[in-house]
Amino acid sequence: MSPQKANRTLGSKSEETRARILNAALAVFRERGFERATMREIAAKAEVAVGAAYYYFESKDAIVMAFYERAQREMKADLDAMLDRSRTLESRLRGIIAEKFAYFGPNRKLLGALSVHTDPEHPLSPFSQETAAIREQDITSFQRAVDDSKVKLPPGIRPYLAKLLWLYQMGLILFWVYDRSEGQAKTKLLFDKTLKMLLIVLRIAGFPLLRPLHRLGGEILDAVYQKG
Amino acid sequence: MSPQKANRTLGSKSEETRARILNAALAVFRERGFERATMREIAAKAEVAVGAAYYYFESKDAIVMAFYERAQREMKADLDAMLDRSRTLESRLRGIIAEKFAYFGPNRKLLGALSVHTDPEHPLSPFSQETAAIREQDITSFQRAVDDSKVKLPPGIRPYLAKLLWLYQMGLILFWVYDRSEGQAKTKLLFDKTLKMLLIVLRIAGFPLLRPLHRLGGEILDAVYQKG
DNA sequence: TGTTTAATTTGAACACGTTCAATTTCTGGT
DNA sequence: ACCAGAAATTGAACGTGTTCAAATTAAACA
Repeated sequence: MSPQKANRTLGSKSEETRARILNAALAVFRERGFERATMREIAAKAEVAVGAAYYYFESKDAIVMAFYERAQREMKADLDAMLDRSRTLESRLRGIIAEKFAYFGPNRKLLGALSVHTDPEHPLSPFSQETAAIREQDITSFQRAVDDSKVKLPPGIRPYLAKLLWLYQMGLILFWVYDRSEGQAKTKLLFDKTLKMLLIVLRIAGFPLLRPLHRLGGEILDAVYQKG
Repeated sequence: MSPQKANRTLGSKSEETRARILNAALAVFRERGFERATMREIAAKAEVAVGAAYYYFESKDAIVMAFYERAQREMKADLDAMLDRSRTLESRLRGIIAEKFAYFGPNRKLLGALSVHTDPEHPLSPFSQETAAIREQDITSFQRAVDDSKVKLPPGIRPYLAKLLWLYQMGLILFWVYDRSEGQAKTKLLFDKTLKMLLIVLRIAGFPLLRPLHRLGGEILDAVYQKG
């Protein structure tokens, strides 16, 4: 039996080896960048044979995904606390996304290795069946942010708001990963202004002038999200 | 001297070999899909050694890019004619994007091989320095579509409209590439409805209610597009 | 035509992700 | 303590994209 997904329960030796490989990999990734890092070097640093690395991770990419999963797990506490503490939609969205930036900061470029998989068929795509669990957990944060805030939206669109915000976050992160401006200042600016814009849009969405857009918007979302 | 980019002028033997390799590659891609296709098989089908393929194309991906360039070149006539003939922004946008779908249809999935390069540093990314020429030519179509149509937009945003429409097109194509619905019906629907929505938005963009968005929008675009 | 230089072509070799048969180590049951 | 089976570990071998020194062919020029 391979422990590629499960075995989180056994706090055993196995789990420790897996962690050792993961950490070795992250070290090599930071040092050389994802592409230049070789599985041989990672295995060497973790003091195992290459085969062992593949016993624990199904591919080089999957190591990055494991890092992403760990991140998700470790951020959850912070995220929940923050959501409890803050009240407005704005502060919550700010909080969720800022947490991601803070956590991923030291490994920012590494996420580029995941963003490569645009194909929803690919197991490591952010849109794949395989990553559904992690994705849905992430969306839950946005759902909470939305739920007890007073946004009034047309009923055809409201059910999608959390998903859309998640998508917005993914876009921001993608931009951030490749943002070459000093200290990723561009991303900070983009985040700030697009968030402001978003809140204005939500505030005025109900106005009669924008009515014609509601039906269209709902139809688009229904189509895109139908069956997954 | 390597003919990887130039030598379009010499209608020579060289150009014919290049074309033979490109066509062989496309045949193998269609037959096996991009990933399963091997350079060895492509070379064999083109009746050259592997090395020759690399003499003409710097990588496997670059072959797809060459296909994309050829496409761009071959579509230009149709596109220009269409733009001359039609008058409204809507029909022009419809025309431009429909042309892409029609042309790329038989090789739809192949474009997935290019969409992989989200990193703007990568030579084959749609956002890279290296693809600037082809991208700007593509944007020109949208510029023409915008130019003599009567859209009134805030002056801070108008200069970016063509670029934004190009981005919209890229998004649609990306969706299309991975659209598994029968005959890509979802994409057709998405195209139709988002285009309608876009036109409504453009029509009402000047209304006072939306004023607060203009400055923000302009600032965002300035930031994102500054220095390329 | 002969010679020099450039363009083209070749295929073996390399690097790296990945696989897998074989081996070693661990675990639970007696 | 012993054994059977499961889990973990090994590293050689494979497939594939890519490189490159060497060989061949074409072009330029005397």
